Amino acid sequence: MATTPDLLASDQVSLAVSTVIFALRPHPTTGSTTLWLPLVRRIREPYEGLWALPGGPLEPDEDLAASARHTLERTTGLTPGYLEQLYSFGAVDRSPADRVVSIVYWALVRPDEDARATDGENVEWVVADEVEGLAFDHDAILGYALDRLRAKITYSPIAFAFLTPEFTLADLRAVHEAVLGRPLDPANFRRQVLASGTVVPTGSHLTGTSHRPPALYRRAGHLEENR
Amino acid sequence: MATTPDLLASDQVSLAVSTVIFALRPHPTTGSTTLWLPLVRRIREPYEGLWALPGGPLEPDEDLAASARHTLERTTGLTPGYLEQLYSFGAVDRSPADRVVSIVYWALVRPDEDARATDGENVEWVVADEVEGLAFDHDAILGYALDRLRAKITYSPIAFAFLTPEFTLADLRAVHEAVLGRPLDPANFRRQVLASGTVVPTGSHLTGTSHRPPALYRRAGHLEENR
DNA sequence: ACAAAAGTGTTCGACCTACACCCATGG
DNA sequence: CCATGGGTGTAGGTCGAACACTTTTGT
Repeated sequence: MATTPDLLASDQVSLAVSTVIFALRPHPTTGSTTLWLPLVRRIREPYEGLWALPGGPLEPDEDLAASARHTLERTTGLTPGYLEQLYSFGAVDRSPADRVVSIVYWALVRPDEDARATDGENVEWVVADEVEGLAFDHDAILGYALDRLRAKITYSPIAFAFLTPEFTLADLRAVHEAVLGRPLDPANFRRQVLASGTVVPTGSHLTGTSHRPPALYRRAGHLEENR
Repeated sequence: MATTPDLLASDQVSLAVSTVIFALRPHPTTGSTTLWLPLVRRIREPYEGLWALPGGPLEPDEDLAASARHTLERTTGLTPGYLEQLYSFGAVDRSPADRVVSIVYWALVRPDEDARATDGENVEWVVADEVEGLAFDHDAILGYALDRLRAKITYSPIAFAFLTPEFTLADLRAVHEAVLGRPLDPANFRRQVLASGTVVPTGSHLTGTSHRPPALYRRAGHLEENR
């Protein structure tokens, strides 16, 4: 039924792993902290010159998550605080001429890590909500990743991946607000977090704040559930 | 670092699509309706003779979901009432000797369809919760699929995929009870379903039941969100 | 004293659970 | 008239949203 000219009989379907890498940074104009991600400029056809999600072909001797981590390392020099498989995209026409199935991961990097980021050649960080015109189906993939992140932060303790080991509840709230893009009630947020048991007070307080010194906390299950 | 003998330089990583196909049937001993799925006996190494999830290599001219549907058709002759991507599995050692990445889908089939099921050669239906000793990492995959199904039925209207177009609320509740494996309060279940707006009364009632005739319903958004 | 954020208390409504109770049919 | 499930009512508990209010620091 479908016409399939088999040039390259050996490698008809190729497999790539791409990664959506999120970090929190201040917005260039408004200054409020928002989601950023690194993109890579394509230096080959198809879509030469356009921006795309970082990724690469799956090597025979590496696991899927390992491949995502290597991509992260290669493009930013960073290690993820959180890494999870997002979805696999395999529409026949998602790449012109050849057939590529992409297994996509999403990662969160912590600000202390992020500060050390070394942008590789042809790498540029951009504000996640303002991205458009990416190569392939990467606009849709990014949208999907944003949806997943925003959904998951409401029921899963992934916000810690955006924080240093010690933090105030205001810091944690700021992460939620930045991701969701709307303010949260400090009083209710506090109670919910404390009731969830995901957080433990260190005993010390943060000083030098021009107001009442907030207590410092550490995450409860610091067992690195997911790297 | 890793030693990779490159015999077969062309096709080092191969891509397969497998499908976990669920149907509801009466349990062979207890008689209560439970989850079943079809397995395929492997006729080649590796794992020759063992049972495995139905699947096959991804063809260059078919989408991922289409591949899953074809597998379903080939092994059971059925069409899914629901089909969704589950996860992609790609550990380096999940298949001995060769490297296979499997993109796994899960499907639900309706009883009226199920009745027409024509088991292919080397195909056998088994009770989902009693499966063990499958080939590859398929035990883990099945467990993952069961978790997802049981989680998703609590917040998503997928139970309809196990029902004919017209049904009573008792039918719908029976599906939930079979999947979750525990009884639900009829009164509360009724209110929740009606409040969810996923269901519309047809006006007619089911007769011949030796008790008060229950109202018949149809699903509200019969727009085939997902096949 | 004042601003500003930390932290506590309280009220309201939505919703879930358990369970009592009435309704309509076949036998 | 009785058994059986359909269907309604209701009281108690949990939880989140909204918001008033007190506390503790720096300036």
